[in-house]
Amino acid sequence: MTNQLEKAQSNMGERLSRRSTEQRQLILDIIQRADRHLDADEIYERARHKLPGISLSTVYRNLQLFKDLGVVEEHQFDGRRRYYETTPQSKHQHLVCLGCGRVLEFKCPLAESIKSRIRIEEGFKVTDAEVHLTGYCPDCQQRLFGNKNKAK
Amino acid sequence: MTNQLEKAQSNMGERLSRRSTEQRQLILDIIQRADRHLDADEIYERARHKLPGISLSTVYRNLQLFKDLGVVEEHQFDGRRRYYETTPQSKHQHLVCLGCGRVLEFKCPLAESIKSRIRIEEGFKVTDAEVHLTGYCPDCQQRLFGNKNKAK
DNA sequence: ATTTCTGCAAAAGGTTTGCAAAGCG
DNA sequence: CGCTTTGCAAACCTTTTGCAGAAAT
Repeated sequence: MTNQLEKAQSNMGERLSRRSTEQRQLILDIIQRADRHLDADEIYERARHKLPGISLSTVYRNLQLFKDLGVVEEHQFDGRRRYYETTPQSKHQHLVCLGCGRVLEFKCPLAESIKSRIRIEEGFKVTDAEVHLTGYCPDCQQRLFGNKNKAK
Repeated sequence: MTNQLEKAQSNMGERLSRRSTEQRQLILDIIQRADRHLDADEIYERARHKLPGISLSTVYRNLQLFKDLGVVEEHQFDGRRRYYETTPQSKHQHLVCLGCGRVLEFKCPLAESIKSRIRIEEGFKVTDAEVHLTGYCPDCQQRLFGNKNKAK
């Protein structure tokens, strides 16, 4: 539950103590239980159901903490907000539908091959490879372009 | 020179006319001549050398226009600003150094295979595949981690 | 003459920060 | 108790917008 937080905490030598507060636990819990990637404001709104007095800056400060601890990952699908998810067990990539904004995840072993190829060619030490696909999900293809015309 | 703009213009049926102004030409020229990807403010600063009275909103409005025309592409390397480059002849991907912020470009045929693979597997119509790598360039590896320790 | 484009200033939207009070350990 | 965390409000930064005047066709 919050063991994940405590474990990550002990791996960070940089700070002395991280306190367990109701707000912090709730925020992490919301991200963990989320059915999809949430932005800061969505997390804030969900948190207010249980803790009406919580503030948006507390959400942001804890998101920053979780990122530092490696518990949470931040993504940017559009140019506006940032979205959060718990750091997944195995790396996956994102597929964003331009029609409905839905985000699908998929495994991409090719991302790994890209990583090593670049290291060799450029002397670059690649720490992360993100593949970001955009397009239209089956529903939106039909809705926007009609089912016969498969939106070439 | 600005032929590129005119040509792109004629391909857009949506609007009746696009006027050629000093500001517009200058902004496009700056992007075309740039040695690297620039953000709006950098374009603005460079533009002010020739046209001191130009405004930042004019830069933004023209960037929007160039994007619509397909003449310029917008990228987001960090979460803060957006960067611009002229639409390249052949698609390439970006490699961002976390040490110095430098952006390298590289060809990535794998991005294409990812595209078609996903379409088949998910019924998703993929319109764009971006591969975004982060890491450390050779210089920064040495500067930050020392040359012997290749920052595994 | 008509319509687009510009500059200015203000607004917007998301994120960060300073500070005093509250709360963990 | 000491140090972290919170809530509030204000600040910040980049991007967008409304408007009246200037400029292009």
